[in-house]
Amino acid sequence: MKKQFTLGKNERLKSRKLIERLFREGKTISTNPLKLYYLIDRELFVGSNRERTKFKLSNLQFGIGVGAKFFRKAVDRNRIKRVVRESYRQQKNALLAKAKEKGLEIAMFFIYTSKELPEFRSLNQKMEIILNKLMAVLETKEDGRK
RNA sequence: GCUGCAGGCUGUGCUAUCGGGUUGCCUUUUGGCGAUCAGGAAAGUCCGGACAGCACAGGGCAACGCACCGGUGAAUAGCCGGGUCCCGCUUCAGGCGGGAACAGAUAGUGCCACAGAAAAUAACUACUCUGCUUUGCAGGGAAAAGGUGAAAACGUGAGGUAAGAGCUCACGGUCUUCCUGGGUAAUCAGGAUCACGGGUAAACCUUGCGUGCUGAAAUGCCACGUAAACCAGCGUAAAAGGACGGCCCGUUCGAAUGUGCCGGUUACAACCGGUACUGCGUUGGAGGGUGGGCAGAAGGAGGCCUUGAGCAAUCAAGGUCCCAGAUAAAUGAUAGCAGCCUCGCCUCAGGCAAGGUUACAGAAUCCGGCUUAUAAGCCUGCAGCUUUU
RNA sequence: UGGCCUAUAGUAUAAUGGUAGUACGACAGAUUUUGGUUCUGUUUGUCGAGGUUCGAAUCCUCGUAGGCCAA
Repeated sequence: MKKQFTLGKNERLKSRKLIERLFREGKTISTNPLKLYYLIDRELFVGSNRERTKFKLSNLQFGIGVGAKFFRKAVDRNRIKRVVRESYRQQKNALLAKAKEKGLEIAMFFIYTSKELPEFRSLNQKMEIILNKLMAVLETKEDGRK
C-alpha cells in the first residue's frame, strides 16, 4: 500500500533566495483568514536541480507564516501553523497530481491574516476553496514538459 | 461544614487511524521495522556562572556593582541560621506573624516648598539689664514660655540667676570610647567615661571590598572569491603612525592605488601643491557547478532512590537511569474509552441523563538562582460565618 | 539570541522632589437668519503594584505595554 498523505521535509520551502523571489514576483489568492503567495514555473527549484532525483524533490513546496503582531504568544503562532499544515496535508494531493501531469513546479507560502484563533473545520473549508482556485489557475498554464 | 486570603505540591491517562523532527538496524529505487520527542515556569531577561575569542610586566584614574554577623554554594543581588530595628495581633513577663536597599549625616557640598520669628552657629512677641529723656527708641543678655510645621535645638524635678540656660545636681534617654562576663561573630547584660545644635546618602558623595573587555549572530576548521594578487613559515633593516575593546604612563605591532605633517582652497570636507616615511630575499600552499557545510551543540555544578553528617540551606558515600534537539525551524489532527469537573432527576447505598476536558503557557549554547503567570485537585496556616457539644 | 530606550488628557508636548501645565480636539454658552470665524467657560491625565521621603510624574524595586539596535 502506497502512502499518499505524507508531508516530509522535501515538500517544505526552505531556500531563502526562493522565498525572497516568491514575495517579490509571486501572485496572491486571498480567502478570509488565509492569503496565499504562489509562483508557478518549470524547473522552479533549479538551484538543486541535478540533485533532484537524489533528494526526491516534489513538484510542490510550501511554507507558513503568522505575524507576531497579531499573535504575541508563541503558543498561538505554533498552533496556527500546525492547523494550517494539517489542513494542507489532507488536501494537497489533487494539486500535486495536476502539477505532475503538467510538468510544472509550484512554490507556495500561506500567510494567516486574521486576528482570531482558527477552528480546524472552518479552516479546512477555506483551504479547499483556495486550492481549487489555484488548480483553476494551473489549468490555464502551458504544459511544461514540451 | 462553607467562604475568602497566603504559601507549597501535582498539574490527565490509554487505544485506534492519518502525519512530523531526531536517531538505530535492514534494504538500498520507492521503502520497512523499532527507539525517542516539549515546561514548572521552556516566559520575563532581573542576577550569577560555565564556555569561547581578544587583550594582559606592573601601576594609577575613571566606570560599574556590593554593604549587620556566621554558614552554604562555581557564584558580591540567591539560600539557611542568628542578631538589631520597625509594623501588626494578642497581651502586660512575654508570645505569634510579617518586613528591612540595617557601612557613614562628627569628612565635605547641596536641598528642606507652604506656614513659621527662626529650617541650622535661630531673637518676632513676651522676659530682663544699661543708656537716652520715657505710651517709646537704641545697645546688649537670654533658648525657659508662645504659635507654625513632617521636623524646633535631650526629657522631668530641684538648685541657680537681673532674667535665663546641662550652667550645676538627681533620675531617665540617646551616643563615643574602654573594662568585665556570655557568644566564632553581629551583639547582649553590667559598670566606668565623653558628648548631646534636626532630617535627607532609593541627593552628590566618603569609606571598605570586588570586577580586563566582548558575547554562541562568540569562536575554530573546511569550502568559496581574488591571480603582477592572496595565505603561511623563515632571515635581516627601518619609523611617520597604529593597537592594547574607556583613558594615561608604559608595552607592543608596524605599510604604497598608502599614511602623517605643512600650505592653499572650502562653511566643513573633497580637491591642489610641497615635504617626510617606505622591502627585499627565500620556501611552501592553493581552480567544476549549486548550496554554504561541519564543529561549538545535548553526559550535565544531571535526575531519581537509600544511608550518613548538619537546627537548616547544603554536603558526602553507594546504587540506578540517559531524559527533546531544529535552523522558514518537529513535538500535530480526528475519533472513542477511562478519570476529573459542572448542572439536573430519582433517592441518600448508589444509579440515570446532559455538557465540558480546560489554567498559565512552546525549547533554540548550557546550567544555578530570582521574579511574574497559573483552571482543577490535595496539603498547611490565618480570618469570617454557621451547626453541635 | 544579546543589548538599549520610552510610557503624562482623545492627540502632540512641558513641568530644579513642593498646587500637574500649554496647544489642538470634544462639549456648553455668547455673537450670527444659519454655518464658519471669533470670544468665554467646562471636561478629561502622570502605564500598574510596592517602597524611600514630611511630601513622588520625578528617586528605587518588580511587573505590563510599546519601540529601537546588532546577521
